[in-house]
Amino acid sequence: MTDPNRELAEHFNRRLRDVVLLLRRVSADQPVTSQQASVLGSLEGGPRRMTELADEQGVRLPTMTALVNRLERDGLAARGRDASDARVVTVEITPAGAAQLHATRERRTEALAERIAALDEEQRAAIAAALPALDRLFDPS
Amino acid sequence: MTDPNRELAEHFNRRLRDVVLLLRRVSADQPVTSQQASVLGSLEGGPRRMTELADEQGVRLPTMTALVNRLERDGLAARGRDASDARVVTVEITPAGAAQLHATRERRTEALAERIAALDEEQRAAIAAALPALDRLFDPS
DNA sequence: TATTGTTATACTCTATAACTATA
DNA sequence: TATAGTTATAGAGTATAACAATA
Repeated sequence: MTDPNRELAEHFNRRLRDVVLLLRRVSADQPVTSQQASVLGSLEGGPRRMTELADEQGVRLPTMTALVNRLERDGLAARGRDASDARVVTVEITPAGAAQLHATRERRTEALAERIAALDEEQRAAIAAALPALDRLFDPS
Repeated sequence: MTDPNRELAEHFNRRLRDVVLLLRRVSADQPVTSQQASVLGSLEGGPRRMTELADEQGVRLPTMTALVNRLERDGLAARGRDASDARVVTVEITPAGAAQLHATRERRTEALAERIAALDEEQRAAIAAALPALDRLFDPS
């Protein structure tokens, strides 16, 4: 007897591959990489420490150092210092970074909306109905 | 008035970010990168030409040359020649490559199945009901 | 001439190991 | 000693430009 959860997982897994390929095509000509856009997304809610950023992005600290170096070089983010602990480096998004994040997000949303518009009403409703479950399924915790 | 397709797209877009981060965490300790696994997936149905592989993966030809070089070096794929056109290079998966693909896929499916099992029945049903729509939404064409 | 693929080169993303500075 | 971060180094993934071989 087959585990229905497993079958669901297998089907979903196959679909995820197409999602990744689609996102790559959509983001190919953007001036920031998808990783840079993701870090900018983490900075959207306010300044973050290097350690927090690395944890959120699932990368090591030296990787985040390099990522923030490039964001800073390109004027998209800026380093700061924590008043209460001299070891801590904070990072915040610049206006240029926020503008770029918005543009990148807009581009991806456009591409998705276009594809959603090509579905029939029933399919759109099915996706809308599944979103709360997807929120929980991919909740980072 | 807000476009409902756009709102759906925005919501979905936010969720995709979490998906990407989850996949990274799950694949972090695998012996092949997610890109290598994706190329192996393209080879699963039989030999492919370099050009086909590059198109399917959304990368340029020189990038695919490098990817296949590494797969060949690691014994996961093998180059061949086309009988009717001497310019064409074919690539096929090796038994070791197929085994690795299976292991990587298994790992990701496990992680997904675990999370799906943590949902309630209603949420699982909502995701199952949305899968045909997702198939069409992300159909690469 | 056009197509198929590789080589040369450079940049981003990533990790581990070693280091500095502060707590 | 432990924590926060950077530097050094190496390898994967990516692109463009230039090249070789074949059609």
